[in-house]
Amino acid sequence: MNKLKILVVEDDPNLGKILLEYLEAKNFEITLAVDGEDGLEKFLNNTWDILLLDVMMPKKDGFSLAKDIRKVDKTIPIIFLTAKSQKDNIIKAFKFGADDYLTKPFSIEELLARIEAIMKRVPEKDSQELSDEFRLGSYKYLHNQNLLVDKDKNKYSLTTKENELLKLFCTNVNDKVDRNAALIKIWGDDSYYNARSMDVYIAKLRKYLKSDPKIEIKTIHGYGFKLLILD
Amino acid sequence: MNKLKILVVEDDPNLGKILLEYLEAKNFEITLAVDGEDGLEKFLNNTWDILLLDVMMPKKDGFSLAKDIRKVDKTIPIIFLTAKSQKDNIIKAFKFGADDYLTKPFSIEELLARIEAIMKRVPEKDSQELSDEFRLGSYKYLHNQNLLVDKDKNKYSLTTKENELLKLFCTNVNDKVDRNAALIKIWGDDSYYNARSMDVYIAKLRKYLKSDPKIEIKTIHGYGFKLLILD
DNA sequence: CTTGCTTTTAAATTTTTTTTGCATTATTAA
DNA sequence: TTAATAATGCAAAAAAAATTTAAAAGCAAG
Repeated sequence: MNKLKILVVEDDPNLGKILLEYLEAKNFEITLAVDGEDGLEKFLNNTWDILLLDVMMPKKDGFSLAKDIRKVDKTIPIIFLTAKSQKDNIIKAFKFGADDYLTKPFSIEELLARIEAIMKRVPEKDSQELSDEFRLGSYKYLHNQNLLVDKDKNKYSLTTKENELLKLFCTNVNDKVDRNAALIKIWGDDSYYNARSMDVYIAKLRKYLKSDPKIEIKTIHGYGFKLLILD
Repeated sequence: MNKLKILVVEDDPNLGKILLEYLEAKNFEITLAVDGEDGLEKFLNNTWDILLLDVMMPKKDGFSLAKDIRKVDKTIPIIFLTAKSQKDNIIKAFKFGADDYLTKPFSIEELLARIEAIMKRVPEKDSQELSDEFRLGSYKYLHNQNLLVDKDKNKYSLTTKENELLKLFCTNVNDKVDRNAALIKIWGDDSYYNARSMDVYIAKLRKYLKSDPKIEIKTIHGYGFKLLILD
């Protein structure tokens, strides 16, 4: 999955740094520009998935920047970030082809939610959605269809619990998975009996996956499990 | 160009009236629903281009309504209108698949700008309605004639419920169909008895379709069904 | 009042999930 | 190293949940 490339044009270094760190932690690829001119230059010299523009900036304000950008790109999503929330400004922002307009201070989670809301409507280049199809050695696993297919095209239709557990492993391939975390995620709590139940499901998954020796659910005693794909 | 059809679910009659008048003046086609239940009913009984949902409403709040709507329509644009602007609520709204979240009092021009910003990202609807004629293996199915014809030209005229259910499967061939989604779409709610009723209809459809072994309504235990066409 | 569609009821069946019991493996204390 | 303890593995039994089916009851249109 490709990271989404975000250009942040923001002259306040503090906010810039916060955005950078938070959004990178959320697996976006961030570039900072410090004013409108810098922003325009960076915009033109690269391709981007979404732009976050401050309105009040030295050299070239956000609206003017957006106007220039829209001359060459009518569709790239633009979110304005601004301290001013005057009605006129909001309307103006949308006239410049904004997709959203956020007034500072805003919660960074809200920003993330709004980015995702916009990206889900942008065609191609699937934004955030985790792929639903996994390859496990010679197996193919379609999570949304509760379906595991082996190299001989045998289909195993998984039960809900089997399906959730396998998905959890697939999103953590070659990475350890904490027993209790898995229990809480799938069973809702990590009582003794649920833990035994999970052990039963581990055994079931191992049985499904045994035709390919390169795939292994390894136990990490006292910690949990790890789905290994050897090569 | 056709007018955009907006469903406004808002219990405050004043705001409702203002929205109605203003948006109609802007050449939208507006329908008002006065609470969540009314909203769900109106949503199900028509097609819409965008939904404006109040959050706090009698009978069924906006979030709960959105949840039900998202079960059957994953893409229709939803804007929440609300007096509360707590961060939690905003995040929650986007989790329910919101496209935007506006805090009252908002400028109606801003609402308009935001509607337009969303709509510019919504792909044009296929002008021609979804085909009405389906081929299911050796069967032919004419949905708006409530008619199923088998390979020997035997005609089965379907009842309303049979017809809607079969249509739902036909528009999701080889794809899983969620039990509750189907119930909400066809029966309006997913109570126990409606679920039993639907099971009866599943049995009826299976009986109709049994002459062709390549057609099968498969059960996905704990999830729903899938109409399979084998080749 | 009949007819045909839909809903409700109840019972049987199937599938999934949990629990049990015992075997095995890993860790720790002696 | 060894015995004790704890954690895990897994088959099979039991329980719970979901689905299927048949049949009866409700209801609306003619």
